[in-house]
Amino acid sequence: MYSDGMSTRERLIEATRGLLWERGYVGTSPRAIQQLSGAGQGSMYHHFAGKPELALAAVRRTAQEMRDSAGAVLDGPGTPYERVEAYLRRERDVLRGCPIGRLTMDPEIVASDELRAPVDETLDWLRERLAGLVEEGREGGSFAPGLDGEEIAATIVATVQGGYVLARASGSTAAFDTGVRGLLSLLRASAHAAAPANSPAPGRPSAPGGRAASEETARSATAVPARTAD
Amino acid sequence: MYSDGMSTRERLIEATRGLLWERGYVGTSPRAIQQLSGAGQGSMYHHFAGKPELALAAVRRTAQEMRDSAGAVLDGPGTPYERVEAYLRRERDVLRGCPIGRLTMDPEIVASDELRAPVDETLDWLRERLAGLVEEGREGGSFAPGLDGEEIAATIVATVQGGYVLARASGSTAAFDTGVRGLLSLLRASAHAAAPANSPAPGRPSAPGGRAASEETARSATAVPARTAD
DNA sequence: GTCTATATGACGATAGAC
DNA sequence: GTCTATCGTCATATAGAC
Repeated sequence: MYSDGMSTRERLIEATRGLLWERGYVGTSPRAIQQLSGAGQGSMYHHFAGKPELALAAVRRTAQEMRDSAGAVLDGPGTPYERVEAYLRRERDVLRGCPIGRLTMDPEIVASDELRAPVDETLDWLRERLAGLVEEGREGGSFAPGLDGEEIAATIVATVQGGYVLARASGSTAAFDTGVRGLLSLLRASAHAAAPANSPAPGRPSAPGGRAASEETARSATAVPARTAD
Repeated sequence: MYSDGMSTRERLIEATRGLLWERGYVGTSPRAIQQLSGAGQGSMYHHFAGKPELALAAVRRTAQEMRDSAGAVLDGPGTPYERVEAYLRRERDVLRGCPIGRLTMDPEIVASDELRAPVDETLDWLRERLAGLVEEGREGGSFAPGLDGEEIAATIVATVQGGYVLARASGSTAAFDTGVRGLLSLLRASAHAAAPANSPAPGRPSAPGGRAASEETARSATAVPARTAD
């Protein structure tokens, strides 16, 4: 039950946001929305034409919040690598999953171009931002020169989204963190690669040898307080 | 409507498997199962105590099929890296998503230890198999010595699971493939890394230089015909 | 704008005839 | 084992009083 100080319309949207995050679109009933928002039966239909329209308002707001909070980290201080690391390590409600990404598993969201649009646009925006950071970091040696920005960006976003899957399957946040550490270790290792990342398939006769000087074991940016996940 | 030659019990399980894949647990009704399976109303309750028990049978079978088909690729020919690549590139129903992974977004699956167990065990099995391959590949120079098997395995599985999210959000398989290519480029690059993958944070003064000899641009194993996704 | 009352069909399950 | 009939509840939405 949402507190007062908010209009009925606002409470309906906020209740719907929470239910969509927790139960998805098919698992969210108008009745549950009405009860959680504290609105009477008919009120929902006064402000919105029906469940799809209310869900659209809720999804759009969640998408905007996600862009705002992720943007704050990606625009933060540090080298491109450090900002990618800050994004990967930022505080998340891991076991609740991503309020945007989880909608892609909902048949009725995917079936509706209108409902899918904000989901698609948000994840696309995130990939473009990360791709830009990777491209920028290649110039400074923060990322390997052979890496493709869009490919790495897709890998980063996918690792996060898949990390939620692993965490929820196991009932523990550990798997999410493990996957993120693996990705970070690959990003670090590739920056020190002797060969471009795009062509040579690694076979037996590779024999990685020397040990480069570790210069500043920068412990990267501290986690941003945002509680919203993605 | 499933064809004959199958017992009613079989048709119920198969229908449930399809519906769980497409619509999840909360989006799958006994009525839809009965209609798709061609069974009468009461038949479902003759063979199973209710929706949860039938779903459990369906999920267990899907989990077993996924282990079988993934295992065939992971046990296939080639170096450890090539087998990981074959796994990442194997044929998938990308836009349908992973029939196991998608269940983690279902509140009633996650809330039930019994229903979540086969999901957890399957993804855990997959991670362990991949971790073993990475460890094995480190010996042969197929993977960088500094990489942690369990971490990379979690990254691989997460990239696949997150790739489904990106693909379904955009309505195209392209994003899945892009993420996989990014991960493969990182795995290849790290194998040529001059420094161990675990410690040094990449900063500006890194200057990756030389270009190693590409030896065999092995186009890796051909895709396995399995249509099941994961 | 907000509420109560109500409607139609779907959901999840049971009873019992064949 | 399979089917039809039925049950109580919930999902989604409308009507209309206040």
